[in-house]
Amino acid sequence: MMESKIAESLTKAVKTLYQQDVKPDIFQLQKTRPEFEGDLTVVVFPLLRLSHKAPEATATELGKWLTEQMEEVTGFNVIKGFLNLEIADAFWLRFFKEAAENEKFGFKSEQNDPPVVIEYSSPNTNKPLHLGHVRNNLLGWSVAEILRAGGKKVFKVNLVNDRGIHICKSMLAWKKWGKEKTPGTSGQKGDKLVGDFYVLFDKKYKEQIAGLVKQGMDEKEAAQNAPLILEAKEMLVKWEAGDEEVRKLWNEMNSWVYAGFDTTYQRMGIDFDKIYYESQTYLLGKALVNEGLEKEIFFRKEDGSVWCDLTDEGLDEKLLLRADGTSVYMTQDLGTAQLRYDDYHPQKLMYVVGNEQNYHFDVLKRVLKKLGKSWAEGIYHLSYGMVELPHGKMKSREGTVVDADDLMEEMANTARKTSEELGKFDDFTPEESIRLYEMIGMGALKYFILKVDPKKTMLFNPKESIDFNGNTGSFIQYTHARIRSVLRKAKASGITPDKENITGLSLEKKEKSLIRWLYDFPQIISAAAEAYSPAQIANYSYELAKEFNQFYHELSILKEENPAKRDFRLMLSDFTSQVLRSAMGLLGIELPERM
RNA sequence: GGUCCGGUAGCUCAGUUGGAUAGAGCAGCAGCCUUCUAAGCUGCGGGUCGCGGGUUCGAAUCCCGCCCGGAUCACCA
Repeated sequence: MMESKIAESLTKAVKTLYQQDVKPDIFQLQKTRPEFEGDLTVVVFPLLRLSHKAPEATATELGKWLTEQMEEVTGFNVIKGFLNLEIADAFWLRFFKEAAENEKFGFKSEQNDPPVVIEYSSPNTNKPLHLGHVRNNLLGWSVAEILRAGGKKVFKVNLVNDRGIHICKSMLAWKKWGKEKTPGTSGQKGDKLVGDFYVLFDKKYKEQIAGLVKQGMDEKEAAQNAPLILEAKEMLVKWEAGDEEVRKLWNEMNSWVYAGFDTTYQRMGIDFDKIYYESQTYLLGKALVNEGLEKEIFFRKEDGSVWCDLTDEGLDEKLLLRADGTSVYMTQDLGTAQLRYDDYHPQKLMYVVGNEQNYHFDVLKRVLKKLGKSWAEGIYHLSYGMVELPHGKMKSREGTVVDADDLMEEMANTARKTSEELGKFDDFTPEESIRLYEMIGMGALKYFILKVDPKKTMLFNPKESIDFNGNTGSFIQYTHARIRSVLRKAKASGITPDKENITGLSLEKKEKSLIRWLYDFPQIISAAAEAYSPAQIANYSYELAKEFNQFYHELSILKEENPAKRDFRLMLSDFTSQVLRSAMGLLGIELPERM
């Protein structure tokens, strides 16, 4: 890397000029801002205590030294305390030649470390996926891909919450009022169908409560004693006891939901290496809790409930088992964490879960540590911000939930309308058109969501549909299509560029700045992997595409008269399209050949 | 009330471990298609980086206090 090479050289300079020994990492090197001449900039302020000279004098001395000692440094200028270095075209060309031959440019090969297990999606089987899940899924999937690109071995896992009172509610409502309705007979998507019965239960339940309150019952009491909820609880008991009939219905309705989820995941482009089901893991936590009780890490209250005391760590007491011995959310997560550790022995257990659960994961980690699980150190809660609507959070009661399937459909439709208005590709077959609209619609959606820093709350306005102009997925797709178009034309006219011809070229400004951006790609992947941030990939891709569009606008490629230059620009374009594909691939966004 | 997160242009968002005059997009205005795709390019206007202190050569960035918004502190998940 050029930066570290210069830093090395600067340590020698400081040694020679100022008789001081320093480490290379004290030098601050950054990309020279476009308004100044040069490629790399050294900030000299921190070096003044070594030189005991004015900033300009120090910068000039170092600049001279570097220019003399390093063949790659061809010149410099000094502005205030900033030393701007010019790097030889030959260096950039050499880099380009090498990088362009590497199809995996920017990607690290898999290291031999323990794997990272990343959980995302984690749906409930009583609710169809909505916008919040979309952010979760896209983030989880993309972070997993970015970690892979950064050389990690990664397992993507899902944890389906398929048991509990909520699914009994849907089952009960279906039994009472479902009239044997199935996805097959109704044509309705399975997750939607089951979700509807969950809502129906809630409606009927509320009616019962209201009726009881009218008869003079206390509201809380009514909620606990309404016949429907009693029946649902009874069903849950039967479920836990393994009652055949209940289990059969449960299996059937869950299978409808899974079919529905699969459709949604597929369209979203989300996949998993393994799916865990709570029905298969919810008992595991109890063993851990008992272990803690025996070791007197946990304690039992008079009513028989089991707790973990975290007050010495500034938190509260946390319930781990109810008085009746049944488990709570935390119990389950203790168990699944242990199971996942046993399955993979990972270096990191990541959970992509909204920031509303920060406390839960904080406690989870601490409880496991108290139990002496050293691997709990590897638990990492990738806590992302909520997606809000203009009037606040999504609320199912107010009907403001943005359904994932509807949203994707709408995106594809908008892509179609926009394309038709622009009157492009009339020669496409219907299948090609549909595929393209899907690509554009999903690209816009994914980019819109992933370009925002995961930690931050983001806003989605359903009335202003997601843009196709400016800083968008479409912009990058369009840039790619443009490049591919030029490459097709070059091929059609029999041009076959040769890398060996570029060696002596001198670079135009826009050519160099484009190479500069391409040169950064490996570091961008590392940084994004470090920060678990697809947003960094998105922002980089945008800058790169913008840089290309300027290059494209200012210089002609095919019409360039000098064949060596023409070929170089072609190869540079080709390589740019490759990096764009790589980068956007990490976000799950496909780039079209034409649009 | 305790803890945690956030506050940057009218709107949506960038801003690497502190570095040059705080940047994009959208929206608004003005240009650019007889030349490789105008879903593009160029220009203009738009800011007390919530407020006040501090640290230092230098602060949107670090520290302290305050204001505002959100989350959480469940025998819900």
